[in-house]
Amino acid sequence: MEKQHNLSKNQKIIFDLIDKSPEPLKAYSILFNVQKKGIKAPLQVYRALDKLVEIGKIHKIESRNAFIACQNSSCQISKATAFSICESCENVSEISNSKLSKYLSNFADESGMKYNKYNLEFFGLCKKCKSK
Amino acid sequence: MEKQHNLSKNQKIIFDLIDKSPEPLKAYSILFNVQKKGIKAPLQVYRALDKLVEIGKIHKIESRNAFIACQNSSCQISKATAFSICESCENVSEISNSKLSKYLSNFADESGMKYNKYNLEFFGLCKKCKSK
DNA sequence: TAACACTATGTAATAATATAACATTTACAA
DNA sequence: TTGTAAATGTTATATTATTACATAGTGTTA
Repeated sequence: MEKQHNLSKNQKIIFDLIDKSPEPLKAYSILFNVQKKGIKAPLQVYRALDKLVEIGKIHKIESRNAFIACQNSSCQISKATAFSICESCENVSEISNSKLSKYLSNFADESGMKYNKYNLEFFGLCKKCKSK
Repeated sequence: MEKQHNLSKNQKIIFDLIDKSPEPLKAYSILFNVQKKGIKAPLQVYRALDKLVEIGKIHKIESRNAFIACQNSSCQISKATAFSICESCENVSEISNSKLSKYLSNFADESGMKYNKYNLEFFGLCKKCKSK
């Protein structure tokens, strides 16, 4: 049983927006979208984003500075994230592949480094864009 | 035989700086460091960085907005990058592991997406920081 | 319930990262 | 030697993110 996180007001507003979005959202685009709900300043957005990332409800797509909701039901794998990104239409989706996550979670090399987290971004053309 | 890229003046100045640095460098830190060599504006730095990334001489560490020189002799793998990042001392090094790169380059799932590039960042504690 | 710690919020200012637009120059192949 | 692509120079501005400080809410626990 994992910890229940009761989202605060701002966290909930921002999570709902991201969760409903079919595409990753950028911080300032979030800001513009929630101003009618009383969230007026960048910091309010960034604080909520930080928390949501921390508890695994959303992930940051580093190469795009954008955020998407976790697709993997309970975010246990927020320390092991993989995404596919279409370089044409910019569609992003979270990859949920147990072989891949096992392989990467168990990866070790000669560096003596202990890895406890990874983030992987694949780039390419999605089905639609490929056939254009 | 791979293509020879003759770096331009600005590209060379900036590559040399990054190549000599033991740690990833950020764009504005690069800017401050090369002002004495006549590079005065952010755009001059970003243009050189873009080109150097494009030809694989350097890589961008997305989670850090910083740049490091390619460690893999000829940068053939600039479309297949993997890094280990120490979350304590922020040391970054490029992972050169043929099994890993083969595994990821050949990765395919049911999405129908054709992947032609990936970037992987591992996080953890390096040997030194682990033993502290 | 009072005291405490912790989390979240509000607000203003500013720092850090990156790009647009336009003019000019250089490299070099046709 | 002319055409073209790449690179440069410069100013302004857009985008992304944080610092600093004050206040308010939430949930223990004494």
